[in-house]
Order: sequence, then structure tokens, then C-alpha cells
Amino acid sequence: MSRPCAEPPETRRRRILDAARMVLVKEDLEDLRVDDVAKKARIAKGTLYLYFRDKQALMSAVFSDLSAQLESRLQKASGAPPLDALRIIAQEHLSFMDENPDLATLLVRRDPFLRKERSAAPLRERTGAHLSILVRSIREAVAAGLLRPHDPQLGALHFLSLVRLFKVRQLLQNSGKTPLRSQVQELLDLFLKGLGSPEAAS
Amino acid sequence: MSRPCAEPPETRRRRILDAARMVLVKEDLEDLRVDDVAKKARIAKGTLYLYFRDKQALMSAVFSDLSAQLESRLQKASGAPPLDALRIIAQEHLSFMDENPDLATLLVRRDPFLRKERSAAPLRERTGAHLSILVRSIREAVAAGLLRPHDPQLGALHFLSLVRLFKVRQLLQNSGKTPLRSQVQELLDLFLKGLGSPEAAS
DNA sequence: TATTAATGACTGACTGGTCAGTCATTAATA
DNA sequence: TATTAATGACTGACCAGTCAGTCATTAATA
Repeated sequence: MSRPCAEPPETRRRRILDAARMVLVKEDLEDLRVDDVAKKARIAKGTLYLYFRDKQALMSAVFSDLSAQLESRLQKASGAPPLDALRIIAQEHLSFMDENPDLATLLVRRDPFLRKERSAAPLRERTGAHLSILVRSIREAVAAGLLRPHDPQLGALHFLSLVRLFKVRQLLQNSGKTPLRSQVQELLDLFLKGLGSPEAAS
Repeated sequence: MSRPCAEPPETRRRRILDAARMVLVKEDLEDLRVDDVAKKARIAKGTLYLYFRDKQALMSAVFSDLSAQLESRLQKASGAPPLDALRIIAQEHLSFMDENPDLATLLVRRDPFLRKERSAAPLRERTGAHLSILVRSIREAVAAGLLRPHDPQLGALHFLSLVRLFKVRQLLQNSGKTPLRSQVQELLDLFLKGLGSPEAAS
């Protein structure tokens, strides 16, 4: 019945999560040291284990948290007309990454499709959800004659890999001062029209 | 003056390298255990250190080796007319990955652009070389009016991310019985024409 | 040719350091 | 005082890298 701690458990959990995210990004490694997270969160290591079963659970929580945030943004697209939905999805992805750079680094660096470790499972699941939002939009766009017929899963993966591409480009040239709106346009152009000149045939 | 070993040093080095590659793929982790490599190569751990300074050097050698193989294939494209060059590059990438599946897994999983560890340096360098081959072809294609004007680095990154996309798709649906030729065509179509229907405007 | 010495490639038990997870103790609250 | 949160020193597993010793092979000698 007593709570000697200075803050509510939820807040503390959040602090640990944030610390873990920061450490994960700074280390730029796949792994993190629990001691580092504890130090960053200004708690004892033992305390951390009151909030998370083990390191795996902690890392899973970090990714789960991140992609839940992203997912809630992508929901804005549902209900919009097909192409608008795609534009919104692109925009939300890119702006989300703009607003949380380290997070973007994490999401881009960890490819959820190619990881089999336990810690990646929730992320993969979430990305599956992102995919299904995309797939729906793409199906609709094809039905409306706005996209040429194709395997929607390929289309969705392609779209996501374009998002990834833009983020990679930004990370490479750390200037990255291209305004969001034109990035979105460029992305959609690549997706819809490719790079071939209009008059040429392949 | 004596060579008690049953095989020439070059062969042995190769065996270690192959073992390391296999372990790296099977573990599906970023890391590997030197003991595992030694066991796989059927040599004592100490022997391994006669051929490689340390674990880093071993891993660097693995990636360096892999991308050198790929690079030599991509050279086939040099000299070809712009669009043919792109087709050849796509084809060589995909067929190379078909022939060496675990290697493909490695190359796709490790994103050379986003890693900072020492072991990734040679891979990043090589991929830089791949990029420059691509950039050249793309510049020529733009000059010839076959591609619309754009930042060639973006184009090259886009092309590579399409290659990656196709490999990811294949890894996801492990059936993957799409014939090479049609994959190449599909890739080029995405690159050149995108997914928009011909008559629609964005 | 038979015997012995020299060589160095190869071995694997060992070391030292790292780090995830534990738990006896302490501090805070009711 | 009773209860529970928080602590951090400790443990034990793990693993990269080492190095003193082995022994197959070659060279030298009789």
C-alpha cells in the first residue's frame, strides 16, 4: 500500500523507455547495456527489473512504443480518397521522422522484415499493420484506375522502401534541408511515374 | 621449412572465410562467435588467429570478399548503352543473389549505409563503388533523354533499394519461383514507369 | 637408406574482462 | 511497526584472444 517512489510508476516506466531509446541510438549498435540505460534513467539497475522482465522485454517495449506512435499517425489516412491516402501516409512517415530524428534512425536501421530475434517481433507486427493500411489504399487506387494493376503487397513494400530511401538520403547528406512538402511530392512522383522520361519507352 | 597442414594457406583461409559466412547467416545475428567459426571450419581457434588478426578483421574480410564478387559482376555493365547497363546491373544483382542465397541475406540485412562499425567499412566502400557505377549509367541515361532529369545519387539509391525490395520480397515469400527475367523487367518497370496508371495524373 | 634434429603449423586449455540478472539490505511511507 | 520500493554489490555465464606445448614433415647426417 505504500509508494516510496517520487513519481508514479507509469512516469518512471516512460523515463526508462526514453533512456533506453537514447542509449540505443547513441551506441549506434544493435545492442545496449542495461547498466547504461539505468544510469541514463538515473535509477539503479535493479529498479529497471521491477519494470521490465529482462533486456529483451525492454528492447521490445522500445520498438513497440515507437511504432505505436507512428501507427497512430498513419491512421489519419484511413477514409481518405486513394491517392490522398498515399500522400498522407508519405507525409506522416516523413514528418514523424523529422520530428524524432533518433527514432527515425532506429526505425530505418532495424529492418523489421529481416530480423528474427524476439525483440523485433512487436516491431514486425506493427510494420505488418502499416503494410495493411498501405495495401488497402493501394487496392482502392488500383480499383479506381489510378494505379496500374499489380501485386498490392509489392506495391506496399515499394512504398515503404521509398520512405526508407528518403530517410537514408537525409541521413547520408546530414544537411537535409529539403522542405517536407517537396519531399512528399518527389516520393509520390517516384512511386507513380518512376524516373523514365515521359516520352521514352523501356 | 615444414608444412604439416594438409592444404595450402590460401585454401585454408578460404575455408575459414566460408565458415564465417555460414555462421553469420545461420546465427542470423549481427555478431558471431569465433569458437563457432573455428568449429565450422574444423580448425582450432588458435589457428584462426594465424590467418586473421582478430574477429573484426575476419568479419571485414567476409564482407569485403562478398562485395568484391558482386562488384566484378557489375563491371559487365560498363560500356553498355545506358538502359542496357541498368538492365544488366539489375540482372547481375538478382542472379548473384539467387546463386548465393545466404550471401544475399547478409547483403540485404546489413545496410552498408547506416552502419558505423569498423567491420562495415569495406562493405560501405564497395557499395560506394556499386553506386558510382550506377550513377554513371544514370547520368548517361539522363543525357540521352531516357530518364528525366534528377539527382543521380537519388536515382542510384532508388535503384539499389529496388534491388533490395525484390530480395526482401523473395525472402518473405520463400516460394520465390518468379523467373529471373520477369523480375528484371518488373524492376525496370518500377524504376522507369512507377506504379501509376499511364493515363492518370498525380 | 635409416636415424636424428629442426621446424613451425596447429592445438585447446586458460585468462581476463564484460555484462545480464539476482537478492540481501536500506530507505521511505502508512 | 509493517510493508513495499529502491538499491547496487555480487555472481556466474560467456567469450575474445593467448601461448606453452605437440607432432607431422622436412633436412641433415651417418
